[in-house]
Amino acid sequence: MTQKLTKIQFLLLYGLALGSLLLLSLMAWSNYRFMVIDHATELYLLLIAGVFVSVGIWVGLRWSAPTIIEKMVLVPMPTSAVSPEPNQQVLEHLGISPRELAVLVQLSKGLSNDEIAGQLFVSTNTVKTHLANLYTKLDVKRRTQGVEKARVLGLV
Amino acid sequence: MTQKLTKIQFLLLYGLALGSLLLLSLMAWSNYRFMVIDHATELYLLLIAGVFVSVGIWVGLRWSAPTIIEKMVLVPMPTSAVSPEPNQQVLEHLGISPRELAVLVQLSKGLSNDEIAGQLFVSTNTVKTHLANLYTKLDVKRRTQGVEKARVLGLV
DNA sequence: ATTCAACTCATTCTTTCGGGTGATTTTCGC
DNA sequence: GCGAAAATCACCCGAAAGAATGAGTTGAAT
Repeated sequence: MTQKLTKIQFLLLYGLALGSLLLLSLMAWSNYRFMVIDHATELYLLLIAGVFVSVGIWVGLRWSAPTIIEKMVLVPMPTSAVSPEPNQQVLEHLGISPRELAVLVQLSKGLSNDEIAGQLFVSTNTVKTHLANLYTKLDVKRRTQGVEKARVLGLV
Repeated sequence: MTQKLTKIQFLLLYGLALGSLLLLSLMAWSNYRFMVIDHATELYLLLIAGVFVSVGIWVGLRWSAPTIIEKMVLVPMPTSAVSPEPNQQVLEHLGISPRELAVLVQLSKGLSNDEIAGQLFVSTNTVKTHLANLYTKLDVKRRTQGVEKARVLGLV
């Protein structure tokens, strides 16, 4: 129960919920009322609209979120004042992938695994996998060491 | 992209199909002549649903877009010149004792509780007590947050 | 001498981390 | 289309961390 819904479970529930909502809306929309209060049509429409917009927003964030970090990595750093360019060099040398860097950034904020998972729209298991790989590549044992090392390497 | 569907896409469509099937079966069960008379209503609903989802996705993208810029600005900020001595001010204001500061310093190095205990010649329980007090005074929940806050406050 | 803050340590309990393994899915280049 | 790398997710298990208490010990300052 402490574990979140799996993707398949979520999608199944989504399908069921969507069907139910469609059913409700259709019943309300049409005048074929057999178990629907017909004067609540507007409320139903508002509910439908809200749910669909929410789903759309979620989908939008879900699909656009991974691009954020990747763009961060790809965009050349304009700073060059203090840190010349430790970013790409170190990243490539250590073999840190864009997704792993994203986890590392969130990690440096002091977020927990669950919070990182929420930020990046993945499961906590995925976060743990990325972290394990990061610990290997950064040659550290703990997350606090990882934060420290990422900081001195200019990765965050 | 125009190739075969990914699993997620397939499951989404499956969810949609499942919902639609449920809807249709219920419709047929409740009122079979509905299909004959105005089957245009369901198409209309599907269109509405599609529009709402599209709007939601668009809104989601609008919201995530500024995040890109924001993070791009925030990320390239390196560790610039640190203030020489904001130390005592903050320490007294937060009521951090010398012993707690010692723990905090070791903590920022990425040491574990046992290692900190070894460094300071105290038991692990004592370290945990100091840390608990530090978390309260620093107003943080986790040790990584404590490290981050101690760093921005110039305590380490 | 008494008050008080800091320091110390313990116990119990819950949550979170991390290691290890295996698997599927997605992406991307060739 | 194929293969490799990347990404995702699950499961188990032990270790570490943290929350919530209670309590004993010091070393001043009043």
